[in-house]
Parts: sequence; structure tokens; C-alpha cells
Amino acid sequence: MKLRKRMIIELEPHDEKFNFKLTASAYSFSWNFNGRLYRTIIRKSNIMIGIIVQEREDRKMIAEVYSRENSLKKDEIEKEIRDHLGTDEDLEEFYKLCRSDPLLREVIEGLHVRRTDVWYASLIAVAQQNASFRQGWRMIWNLLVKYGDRVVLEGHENSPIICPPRPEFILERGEQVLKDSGYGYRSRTLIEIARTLVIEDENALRTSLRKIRGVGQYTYGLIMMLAYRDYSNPVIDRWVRGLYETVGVRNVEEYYRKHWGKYQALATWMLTVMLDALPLSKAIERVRKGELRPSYTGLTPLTLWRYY
DNA sequence: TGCCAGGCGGGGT
DNA sequence: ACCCCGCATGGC
Repeated sequence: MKLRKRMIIELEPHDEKFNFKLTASAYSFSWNFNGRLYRTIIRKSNIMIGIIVQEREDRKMIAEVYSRENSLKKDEIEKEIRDHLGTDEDLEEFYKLCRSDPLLREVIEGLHVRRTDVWYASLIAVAQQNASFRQGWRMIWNLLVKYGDRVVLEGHENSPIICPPRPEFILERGEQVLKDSGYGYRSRTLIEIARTLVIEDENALRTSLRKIRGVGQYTYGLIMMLAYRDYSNPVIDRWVRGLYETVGVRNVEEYYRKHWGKYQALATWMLTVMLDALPLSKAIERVRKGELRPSYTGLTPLTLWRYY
């Protein structure tokens, strides 16, 4: 699959704080980010749009847009890109809550979640079940490299972008594709999600997601955050619980509800980035030492692209 | 080697 | 309402 260059769009973030490099780095693979260029494929009503974004010296972002179609509407494409990167997201309220939180009081501002489609969100969320950060991202990497679709952008022939295999492909080839990638017993859940997407549609999935076997509170909250920027669900696992208990929060569920409110899921995501997604025991050591900001060393959410 | 990890659901009390 | 266990897989 090859996409041709169609247009260039200048993007000005909604606020001064927006940090392109951090936003492009977080949980990116090497084909998405190389330290300077951010690339991805956005699907909009069956049209594939490739984008390459970079930041200029004046902090304005420049997006090159690639597609097979030549009748794209510039303002619609711009809206898609802004939505993907979160350039219009106002997180002031969230940052205010961070200041009075024992774990996120030193949060780095300007980092935004990149919105994905619901299928990729599901592949990410299910991979994190009962597995370390390293193991989970290894599963996703395996799946993409072994079975993903490589999309080439005109003029960038030697660095294809890898997209997750479509749900149709997973259904056709069966559970083995996921097991080959290390998903183990989690595969069944993804088969159900793929089936709902293919037989019904995204809307049906969204409303029945929580009823699918293998999708509990954690997975549901993660998918809603990544796919819809809905941060209002609690995403609390052993890791988050252990960390908050370390700093003296007794009822973590209640604290999340009352303190984080509509930013519950974002708080968890931000914490994984700030603490380098270290395994729990090491993350607790970090917290005890008061090191609440990312180290940028080793394999972490912000450096994943250097390794994978 | 065996044990555990950003969950989950089922079956016990 | 709780508590407890098994579950695929990979890393140490």
C-alpha cells in the first residue's frame, strides 16, 4: 500500500504548553517516531490518511498529508489530526488536580494522549492484562511486525508505517495469530471484540464492550480513554493501587473517584509515563526516593521508539 | 527451576 | 459483599 503526498497543513496548538516531542514519543514505536518526525495512519470512513508531523523552530507544527484520494477537504483533515494529537485539549483543570496529588505533583505539562481507533485501543488494553509493561508492549510489537499492514508514504519508501492487522484479518486467520504474538489466553477476548466490530459496528462495540468476557473495569477504562478521550472511568490495577497505598492513600477507588473525577483514566496513564512504567516494586522504590519524573533511560513509555 | 506481572471471571464463603 | 483460584506467556 502506497500513499501519495496531497497537502501540507500548519498546526498551531491551542495553548503554549502543548509539547510535540513528548506527545509524539509516548508509547510510540520506531515507525511512528524517530526523534524528529511523527508518522501515523488515520482511517476516516474507509479512507487511509498518512501524516508526517514535525515541529518547526517557531514551535508551529507542520503536517504533510498523504492519501490515495486527491479530493480531501483540508479543514476536515486538519480536524482529524488535531483530534489525534490532542492539540485542542485543555488540561488546566487536570494539572490543578495534579498539584495536590502525592504522585503526580511534579507532572510534566504539555503531554497529551494520542487518540487511536477502537481496535488498536483494544489491542493495547488487553495486552496489559496481568502482564508487565514490557511484556504487554512486546505482544503488540510482535503482532504488528508479524501480521501488520505496511503502508509506504511517497518519498519515504524505506520507512514504512506499520498498522495493526484489521479485525477482519484476525477473524479470517483465527486466534492463532494472536497466540503467535504472545497474547495467550487474552486472545479470546480480542476475537470477541473483532467479531463485534466486523459483524456489527463500532457503535455496537462501544455499548456492549463492558459485557464482553475478558473486558473488566481496567480494560474498559483504558479503551475508552485511548479511543474516545473519555477519561472518566477508573483505571486501577495492582500497580496503581500499590503506589497510592505506598503514599498513604487507604481507599484508592474512593480517592480516584473523589480526587480525579472525570480525569481518572488520564491520571493512571500519566503516572505510568512519569514513573517509566517500572514494575511495581521498582516503582515503589522510585516513589520512596521522591523521583516522580521520567528518567528517559532504559525501556520506558517515552523511549519505546528507540528500542522497538 | 518456579514465581510473578497494569486483569478477569467464576465459584466459594 | 468479600476471598481465592486458574489462566497463557515471557522474563528473571
